[in-house]
Amino acid sequence: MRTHTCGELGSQHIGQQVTLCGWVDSYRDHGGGIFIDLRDRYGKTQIVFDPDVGRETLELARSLRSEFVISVRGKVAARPEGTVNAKIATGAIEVRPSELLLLNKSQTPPFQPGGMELPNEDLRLKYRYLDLRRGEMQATLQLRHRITIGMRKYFDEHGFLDVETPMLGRSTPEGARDYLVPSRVHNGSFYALPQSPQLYKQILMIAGYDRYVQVARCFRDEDLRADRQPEFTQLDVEMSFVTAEDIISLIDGLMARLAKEILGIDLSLPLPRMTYDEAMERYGHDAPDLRFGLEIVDLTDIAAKCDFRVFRATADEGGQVRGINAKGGAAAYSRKGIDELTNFIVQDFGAKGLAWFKVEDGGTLASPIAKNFSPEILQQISDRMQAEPGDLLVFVADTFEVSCKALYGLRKRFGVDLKLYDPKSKHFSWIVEFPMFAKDEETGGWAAMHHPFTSPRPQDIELLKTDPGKCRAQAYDLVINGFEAGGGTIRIHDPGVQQQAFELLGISPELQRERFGFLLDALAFGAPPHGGIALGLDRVVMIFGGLDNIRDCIAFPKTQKATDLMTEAPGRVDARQLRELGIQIRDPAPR
RNA sequence: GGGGGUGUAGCUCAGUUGGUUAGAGCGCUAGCCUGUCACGCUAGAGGCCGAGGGUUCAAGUCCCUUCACCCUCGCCA
Repeated sequence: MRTHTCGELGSQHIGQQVTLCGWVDSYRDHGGGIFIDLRDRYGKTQIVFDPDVGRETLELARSLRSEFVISVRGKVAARPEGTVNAKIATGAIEVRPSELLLLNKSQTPPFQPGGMELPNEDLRLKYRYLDLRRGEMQATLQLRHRITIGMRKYFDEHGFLDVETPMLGRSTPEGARDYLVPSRVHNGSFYALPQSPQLYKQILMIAGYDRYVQVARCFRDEDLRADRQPEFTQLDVEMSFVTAEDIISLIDGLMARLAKEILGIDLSLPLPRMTYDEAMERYGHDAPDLRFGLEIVDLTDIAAKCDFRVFRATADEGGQVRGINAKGGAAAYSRKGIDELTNFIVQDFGAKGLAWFKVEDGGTLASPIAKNFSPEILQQISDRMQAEPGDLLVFVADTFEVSCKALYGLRKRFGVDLKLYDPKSKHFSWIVEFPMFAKDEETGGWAAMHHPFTSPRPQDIELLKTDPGKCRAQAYDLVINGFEAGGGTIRIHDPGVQQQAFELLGISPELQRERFGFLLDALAFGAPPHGGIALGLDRVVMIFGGLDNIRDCIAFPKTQKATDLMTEAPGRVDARQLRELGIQIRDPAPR
């Protein structure tokens, strides 16, 4: 139907007879001549109808409107002098058609894909096919394609085998809430959509497929965020006979390749690494944004000997007094602004309050609470924080956990508010040596930080018995710009260690059999040492594309309430469908 | 489930202390215009002010309830 696309014609095509197809991006009717920008996903080309084309064609051209689909056959011509448009790739030429075909009309669109104003996101989602015609969306999906292809190529070159795993599996107790699929054949039983292909890829290792890769769709029925969708895509990898080092350097290589090909950035390898403990100490989070400084400073020792009751009591009770020096931030935050920061950490992280000082010109620490401190203590605080005039010092006195959360939240805000980094820059790093277990707030028992098959570091195996909280895992997270872009572990292949892990997690032998029986069986038939990683493809695309939410890099994303505004999924189903499944809805929601 | 933000014309938004007939730009419709490319000019149509209730002589504006979308805590790797 077409000989060329709307993005490829240039001076070298002048004089050629071509046929283009596309959408009417805009039309400019000058009475005599009519100009049309014809758009497809490759670009835009100007079509010029002048009276020579004949009355009939001119009339048809005059009737064209936004988003009509047309085909034009004609000659590529150089634009007259002075009318070249340097802003578009095809701006040196135009097509002078001899023939115009109207392939399809369009209703007046609710918004113009070629327009400059971005409509509200709910409208974009409802008319996603119009939104996807926009250049930005097309560029993003193309970026996603290039990243996916780059990943597949890299792993193919490294001898990996792409193996597909089932979507209909069984529900597992750990981790996120499952999306369930009722079985018609087995009334009352349910499949679960995979949260990740975790167990299957381990089985593949046991089966001898020592290098596995898959671009895998995953499902988690949890609340959404700007960087979280209920269905998302992982680049899933697993290898046998490897150490954590092998996995990390493999992914280092992938990131270096992608950064070079996609962003034109040279990454120096190996990528920097930081332990989990260090990340929590210095940044209060296991996925810190390392594009800027503003590290957390511990003041607990000074607090213990000061007269300010809040500080001393916290220190005496085993809590922590830690702070951040928001460099040059004194002017950026008024009393009201600081009240907002306080409200933010109290509301969102359960902090009790925010102590703060502004550093005045002479170096004096000014604050409503300053009178509670002796000059010597104030000096010590100032020294410890490396305070300089114009700085804003903020402190949180609380448990280690709360101070981490609150200071992490504050640090992120300072980073944005004080413009401490170039938003286009990228910082890659690894966080390693995660704890094996974290205290479960509800049950008071231990919960797996990753999943129950994560292997402890060899030197920490004894700690499983003596001090599980100190036990560190062979786990590693890839962090880019403060986002967890991926994470993985070396798995347990020793049945004895696996039993200890299950016991600590309070998973009874019965439950083990019921949920993981097949994996435990498989592990008993010659399981090789193995481990792997999964990268969040959507997040990688989001970060590489400099986007601020994950929906913009997914063709058909869901809203925060996990609905699809275009298809209106999820929807009610027929009574007959429910009967077949043996399902009865107890309290049907209205509508 | 908690906190916050937004919702006014098809779209993006303005709308003062509650005040009489709710505006702009874009888009749309019609007409004019051969070199525009955010074309220009003229005229016109277009409003359940998210929905429901209340206060008031009077509500886009104040109060209550509710819905949708977004950010966030919890939740989730």
